[in-house]
Amino acid sequence: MSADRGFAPDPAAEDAPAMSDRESALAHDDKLELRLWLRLLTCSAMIEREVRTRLRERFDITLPRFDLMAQLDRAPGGLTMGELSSRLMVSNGNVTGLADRLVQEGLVAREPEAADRRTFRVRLTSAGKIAFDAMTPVHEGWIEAMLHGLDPQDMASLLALLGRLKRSLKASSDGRIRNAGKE
Amino acid sequence: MSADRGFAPDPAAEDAPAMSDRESALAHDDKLELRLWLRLLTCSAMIEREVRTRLRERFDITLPRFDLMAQLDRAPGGLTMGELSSRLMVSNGNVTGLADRLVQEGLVAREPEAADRRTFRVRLTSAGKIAFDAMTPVHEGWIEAMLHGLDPQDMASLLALLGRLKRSLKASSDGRIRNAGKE
DNA sequence: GGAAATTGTTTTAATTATAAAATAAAGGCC
DNA sequence: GGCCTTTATTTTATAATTAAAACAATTTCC
Repeated sequence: MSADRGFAPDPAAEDAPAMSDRESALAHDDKLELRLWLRLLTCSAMIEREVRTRLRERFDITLPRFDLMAQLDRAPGGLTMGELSSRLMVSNGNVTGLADRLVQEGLVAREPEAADRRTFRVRLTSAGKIAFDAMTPVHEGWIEAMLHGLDPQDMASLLALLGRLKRSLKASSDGRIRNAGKE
Repeated sequence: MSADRGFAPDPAAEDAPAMSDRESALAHDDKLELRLWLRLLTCSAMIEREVRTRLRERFDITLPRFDLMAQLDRAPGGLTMGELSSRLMVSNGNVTGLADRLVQEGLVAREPEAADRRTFRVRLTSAGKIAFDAMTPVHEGWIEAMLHGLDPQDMASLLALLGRLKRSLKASSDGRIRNAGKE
């Protein structure tokens, strides 16, 4: 390496104007894994932020509520609280609170499960279905526009690489669980 | 398309055991952009969740506090509240609260800025620096382990593709700002 | 059948997060 | 200098989030 590269240029910037985020202050010799994680987080947060803002402005709904409804929309038979919690990757208590508020608003219904009285089955009400159907094409349009700078081949590669990453993460967390208490 | 593909197999699973997340219920004909966004979010959330849990178990610190300290650690001259807010991509009020608690714990110090009395410069105290130095190599080890299933070439490709995505997101949000109020 | 462990959910307390309004200091413009 | 706008931050109110404890129903094991 040449000695005159002592400062750290933003490696993502080819011609982009300044933007400061978590990556900004990384040293040029930081670990590839760390750079990757921070960039992933930045991308994810950028999309999330944008979607959150637009959902509020356009539909006066919060992202977590939309998210929960999206899961229910794709599950015709409804989902239990636990299924919602694991799909959304949030705590049980969080789902309880979100569902409570959506029930109050009449968008979602909780029905007791005949076979197992511990569980509730949650599903969209017809009002919820109507509301969600109005939002989903607009939401998809936002995502498409945000990803417009990627061509289909970029997207396919990215999807595949993220699939590998997901398996790596799963393997790592499975290993941790398997080893729990063995020290 | 053949008619017998009415159910949706998990496109990320090559041989992975069952895992349900936001992607699980996507129809096989859903937009590539949407699949990509949900997979990105899943990966991001998986890492975040793991790091959050381990930081608490191992160092009894929350992820947002660690995150804030990490930014300060890489900024020898300290950062203003606004810089922290934009780097971490969280609201101003959030940074105020986090900084308040870190100051109480003695990990971080706020100093008034001579040149501009509106701003505060926030930096790690020596106690904060010591605490962070103890955490950072362990934290890096966790990330490395989680990404161990990716070879260096995968990581390089992924970093580059996420760089493109980041530019796409930035372009899209710049466009929206430029068009604000022009309707 | 009954004790013990497991599972599904809610509750509780604290933290984190947002958006919007309020405050306050700087800077620009006559 | 004095007004207006912008910028930096805090405050307020509310929502989301977590971890841990509490609860309740189910399953397992004898």
